[in-house]
Amino acid sequence: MTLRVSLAIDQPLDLDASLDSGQSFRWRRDDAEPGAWLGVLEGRVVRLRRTRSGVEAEVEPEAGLSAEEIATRLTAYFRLDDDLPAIQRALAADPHVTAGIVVFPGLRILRQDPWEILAGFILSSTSNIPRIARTMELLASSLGEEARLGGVRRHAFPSPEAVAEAGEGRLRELRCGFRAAYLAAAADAVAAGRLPLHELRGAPYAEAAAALTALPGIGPKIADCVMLFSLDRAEAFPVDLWVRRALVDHYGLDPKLSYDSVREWAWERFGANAGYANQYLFWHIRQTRRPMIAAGLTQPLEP
DNA sequence: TAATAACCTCGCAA
DNA sequence: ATTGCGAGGTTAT
Repeated sequence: MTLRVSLAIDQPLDLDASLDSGQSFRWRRDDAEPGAWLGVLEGRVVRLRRTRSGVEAEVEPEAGLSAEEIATRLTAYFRLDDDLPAIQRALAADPHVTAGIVVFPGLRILRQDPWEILAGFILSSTSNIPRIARTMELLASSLGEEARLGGVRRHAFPSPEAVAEAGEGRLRELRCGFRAAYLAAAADAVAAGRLPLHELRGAPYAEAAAALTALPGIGPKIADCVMLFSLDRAEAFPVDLWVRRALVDHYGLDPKLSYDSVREWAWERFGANAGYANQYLFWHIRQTRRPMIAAGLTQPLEP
């Protein structure tokens, strides 16, 4: 039997919108149970489902975690300590962000593993969500530890050490393309302690940004994604193609504006929770303009 | 400082 | 059918 842990919550939480909005690449819908999701957290396969009073996690009992420890991890992962309605009220002065909030009121920013997120967004360069997800799955099945939940078999995303060990050549074989060198370099830096990701959690924005962009292949956009989705920097405002389109369309922003200028503009307009505004703008325009991309996410996994 | 090309791969027709 | 283009960027020129 598997272990089921329920967590009562009084915060909005939409699993679909939170796990499938481009901030995470390794969650899959559970074909066997509508509404449920399967993922790998800290090397353990987890099934998540929304319940009337909150959220329920299902893991192998051999995982060796107490119910309390699991509840603590869920709270951290979904940032349930963030008062989302308060954040949404603070952003409500903006009609375009509000439009996103209205459609996805339970979309939360996740607090994910910094290394996995760093790797994922290195792979995102000139790519697209289905392909990033595919490549990460290939890396996991090739280099990661196997994990199970009942009959479900998945693999943990490989450690920095395992990716460093694989090296650029192997990473190219695993469909990373020109990003292979960047991923290998990042894995080296993390494994060797030159990039102390966990120490950067909660570090000042400028410090975290400088440490990340010091690595090859990591510019301001990828750094912002890592800071927003894994390093507790809710003010990070990743400006990708779609966010830029949204800003140009909705606010008449000059399309040629530099990255730094857009960031300043966002901080002035949205303040400390610019990252939440970003996510609502991003996912809303994305769902509106390119509904096909989301469908691509549910394709077959492992080779 | 600002523009432009190159970089792997792959799915779809902008 | 098949080719060409562009996809949640970054770097080098």
